[in-house]
Amino acid sequence: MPELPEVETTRRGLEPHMPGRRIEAMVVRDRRLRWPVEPGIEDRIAGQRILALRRRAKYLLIDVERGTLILHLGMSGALRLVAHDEPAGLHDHVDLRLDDGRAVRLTDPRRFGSLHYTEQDALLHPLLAQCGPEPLGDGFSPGYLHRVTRGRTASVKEVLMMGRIVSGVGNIYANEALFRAGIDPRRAAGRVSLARYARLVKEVRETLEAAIVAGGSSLRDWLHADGTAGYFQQDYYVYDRAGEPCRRCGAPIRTLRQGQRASFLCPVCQR
DNA sequence: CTTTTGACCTGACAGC
DNA sequence: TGCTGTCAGGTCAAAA
Repeated sequence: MPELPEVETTRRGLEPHMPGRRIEAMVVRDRRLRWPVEPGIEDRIAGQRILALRRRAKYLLIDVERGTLILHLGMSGALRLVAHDEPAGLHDHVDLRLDDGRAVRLTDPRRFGSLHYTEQDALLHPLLAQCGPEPLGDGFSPGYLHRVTRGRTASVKEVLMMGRIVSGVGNIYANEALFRAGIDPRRAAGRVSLARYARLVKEVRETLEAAIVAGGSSLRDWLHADGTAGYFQQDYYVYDRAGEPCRRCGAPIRTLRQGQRASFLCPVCQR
């Protein structure tokens, strides 16, 4: 689902089409997202020019003249670029009507996504202020990860998924990065060495970057096709491969549950 | 403080 | 065919 690479691919796909355009109107058909979409948001947004598109963690930030829209795609959300008169489907909850005859349309069947608007510094918004460092940024370093995990008994995999430790690493990429780093996801985070965290940081970065590249290359034309990056499928080492042979050693991939979510590992390659 | 659990929601799928 | 149950996913909020 929308993990960090999908959000980044969406941002890059929309980048040529949104900044510089004016939002003629905002249409909210269903306010029931994860939190109710603020009443009156339409009037506060209408008429503003879009300045930039940014990403922080898995949030897409749409900077406009007087503030910032803060959008999360949840688990089933996607954005598309459509014509104004394109009929809205069942799960098409929000449109941003641009001044070029098109609209950026939010579709989210499960409504786990969210949409906020702030006229403060968006990074100080309660949803963003607590986010840990970006996994692709300098703040996510072996020393940082080693330091903040000392004394923690939670597993390295669960800690890797904690947004306050590092933002934007979801279940798929936590599983994949731990496989590539050769670390057993069940190991206590506080008992992983600095050297192994160095490897893990490298693998988190490379896994995410490769997925962003894959997303970019599978991105359809936002102007002429149906306009969404969708959720690109990749070849995973372990994710969703329970019982299948490890791509490195052939041993069957095992699955287990950690904190109510599925983990996958190769019992031979990961220690 | 940390850790665990629950909540939110719908579509896909398995099994009867 | 139509039910019922399970699962997936992200992340905040509350409980322990």
